[in-house]
Amino acid sequence: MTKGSLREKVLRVRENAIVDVVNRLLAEKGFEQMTVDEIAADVGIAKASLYKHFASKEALAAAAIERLLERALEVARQLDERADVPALGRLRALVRWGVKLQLAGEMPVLPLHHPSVRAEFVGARPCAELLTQLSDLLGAWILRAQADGEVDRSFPLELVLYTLYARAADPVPGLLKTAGQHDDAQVVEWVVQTLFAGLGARPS
Amino acid sequence: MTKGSLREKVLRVRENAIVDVVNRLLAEKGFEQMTVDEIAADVGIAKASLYKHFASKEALAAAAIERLLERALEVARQLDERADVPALGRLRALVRWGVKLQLAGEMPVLPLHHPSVRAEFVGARPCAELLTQLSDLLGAWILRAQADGEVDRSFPLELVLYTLYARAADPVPGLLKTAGQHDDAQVVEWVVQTLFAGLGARPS
DNA sequence: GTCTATAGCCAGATAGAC
DNA sequence: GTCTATCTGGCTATAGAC
Repeated sequence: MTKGSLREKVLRVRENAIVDVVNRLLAEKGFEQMTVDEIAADVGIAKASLYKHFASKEALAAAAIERLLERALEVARQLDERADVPALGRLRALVRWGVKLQLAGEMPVLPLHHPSVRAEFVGARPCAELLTQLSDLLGAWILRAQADGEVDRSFPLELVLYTLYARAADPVPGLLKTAGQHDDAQVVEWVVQTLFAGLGARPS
Repeated sequence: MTKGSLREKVLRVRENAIVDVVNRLLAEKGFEQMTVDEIAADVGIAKASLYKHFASKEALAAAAIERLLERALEVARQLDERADVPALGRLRALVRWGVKLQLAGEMPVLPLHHPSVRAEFVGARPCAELLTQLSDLLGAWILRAQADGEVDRSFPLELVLYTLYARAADPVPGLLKTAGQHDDAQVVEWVVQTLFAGLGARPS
């Protein structure tokens, strides 16, 4: 166990470094524009070595998404403990976390219409499982927020859930940041406000 | 002029058919997944013939976007004539038009982070010009809606403009449609409502 | 497990006859 | 302007030495 676990630890560290690079490149240029050559160059190892760790480019992307889901789930579970925060507040907090991640250039994005990506993603048990867990948690919050009268009761659960998820890949934060002029915190608040309260004027 | 204009007319019809196919494929699978071979096959001509009409794959995509912008501008100008409709109503109507187009599978989508696509798009004078005209028109509506107290006055113009544009490529309508269960009209109304009034419960 | 070198493939673009 | 046939480059993936 001594030597074996040490080797495994080194291996984990290396694979984590790989996933870091993949995550960043997925955020920067997306799956198709990201090349395996570039991943290898950025990590600082040969391309063939990458394939000793991950079976395919799709597996690399799936690993990045899996880690994202793990982190999101961790954040969500911490929020779930906070009995003092209302359901709507938890939803807002999680969206804030996601938008901040996106502005930091760390939100990987996948083209889910791409057949091979889809296949790998649903084939990767951990990813599907994590997504289910996260959705279950969020679904409970949404139902609670509707019961509390904080979210429109006429909206079906899936409409709210999809709308929340979609903000993670929304181009608006990035565009506003690129336009300059505004700092990240301001952008986050605007996006959260338009998401929950819409573009309309708030009742004064 | 007789023979020349006839030939030109035939040419226009053929190019229009090409753009139809490109538009549909861009809506279906996006720029990268769309192949020139498939375009040629769907149009029913040889690939080399395509390149007699358009210089590159990017030019094909730009042509589809240009036609989309022409149509959007036409719809916007018609709405602009309607003195009886308030500014917010015009904005809602244009968004409805866009979401319907998307649900019909006719909203082409471009990856604007893709360098060569960006270059072609900004290099294509007509596209840039049309986008500017559309944005000017929408900008005027937005300012008017803010003056009328229908849109939050604290929002900068670009936030509102980007948010409106982003709905044209939003995945939510497609996801809701795929989930089945709901008809298009219902999906359109939900998306428009969440855009302008947010997820929050409306004051009763 | 890491490397260099290369196979195999696919898609964008072109040559040249008609 | 249309076609068939081909070129070219870039990308994923692997072979094989160490």
